[in-house]
Amino acid sequence: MTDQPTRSRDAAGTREAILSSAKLAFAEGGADVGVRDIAARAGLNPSLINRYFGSKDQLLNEVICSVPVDFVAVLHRDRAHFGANVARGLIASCHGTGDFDPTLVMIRSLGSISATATFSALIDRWLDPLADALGGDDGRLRAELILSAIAGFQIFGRVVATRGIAAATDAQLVALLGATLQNYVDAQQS
Amino acid sequence: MTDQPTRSRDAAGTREAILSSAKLAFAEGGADVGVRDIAARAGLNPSLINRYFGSKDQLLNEVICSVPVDFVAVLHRDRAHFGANVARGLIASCHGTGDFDPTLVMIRSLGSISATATFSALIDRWLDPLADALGGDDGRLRAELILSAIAGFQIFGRVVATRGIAAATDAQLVALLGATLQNYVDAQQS
DNA sequence: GCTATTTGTAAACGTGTGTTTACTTCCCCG
DNA sequence: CGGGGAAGTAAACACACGTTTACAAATAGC
Repeated sequence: MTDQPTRSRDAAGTREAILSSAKLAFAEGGADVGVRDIAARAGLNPSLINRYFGSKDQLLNEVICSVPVDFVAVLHRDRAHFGANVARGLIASCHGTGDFDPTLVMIRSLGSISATATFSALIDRWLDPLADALGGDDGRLRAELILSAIAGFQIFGRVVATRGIAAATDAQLVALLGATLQNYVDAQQS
Repeated sequence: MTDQPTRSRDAAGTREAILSSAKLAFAEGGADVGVRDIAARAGLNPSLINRYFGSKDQLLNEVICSVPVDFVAVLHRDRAHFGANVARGLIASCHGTGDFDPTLVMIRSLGSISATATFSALIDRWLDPLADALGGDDGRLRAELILSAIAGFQIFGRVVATRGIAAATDAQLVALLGATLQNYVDAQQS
């Protein structure tokens, strides 16, 4: 107890509380959720968002960057089963409640123009390492197609939640989506 | 000239003008674009939107329904080349300026909660015929995966416009994306 | 030609937004 | 103990939104 005297009036703690509730809020509603909603989830005053993060946009930015999206590790671990493994992870986070997923925030914020610029830079941070790991002259293209397949799946699996994906078995999804992802890995050109 | 006396003060004409500018506006900015922007594009008063369409939401709904999305026809025409043909269409509308595309409006409106309900019903109207045409026990699932692949491609090809897809050749895209789509067509189970 | 209806305009309304300001309360340090 | 800064609160600000209202202009029918 060297650093948490009364649990209240703890700057670092409330900052983290805002960040935590913002993750949930943005993942559920995209960039359109209000600062009052975010603050209410944490039981705090909305003005604290501006005090600790400067603005709502900067909070959104920090939320997205707080959780790394690391497909490269999956690729390096077992390149031959990249598709199946990534597919399995997506299905798990789709059927279960799932943790916070920055790609969901991105998808739900595609409409707000101000966020698009933020995401362009961020997406490059996801794409560049993956493109390198994939290799080949068309590594960058295949990396984008992999992320596009993942994003599309998230839209129908989690955002609009269509009944086909909801009712599908894990084996079906791994076979279909996994094959797509794996094909983009294996289709190296040159 | 039986029906257009002076071209001004023409109810049907201004209604069409609003609808036309709304298509462009919604395709560019999603459901978040304001009625004042839409009206300004057409050189009209914002209140006319409410007069002719009731509300902004109803205008959005009519905009989306105004252009049918018909992948079933492509499937029936040449099932063996469905993937390549759809891919070619997407690439054309991605590289060129492209016509109005209701799927783009949907993608850019994923954040607004009110629109999500509208789109759920609409997406079913796209999915159901495609699922039937695909056939098999998992026809619905494969239809959803086809649309998810298309939606994902649109995100990276047109909304955030990543450089890999932008720089790719038509042959590359047809080979990669077309193969994915074709696989979902051919992977019929049972 | 005059009236009734339609078409279009301008301004305001009510609400919700992100943000800022003024203020109170608490804690640390001398 | 007491002052100074940090933490938190409440209220207001300025703005944008969708929508509605009141009104002007133009057309159609008798």
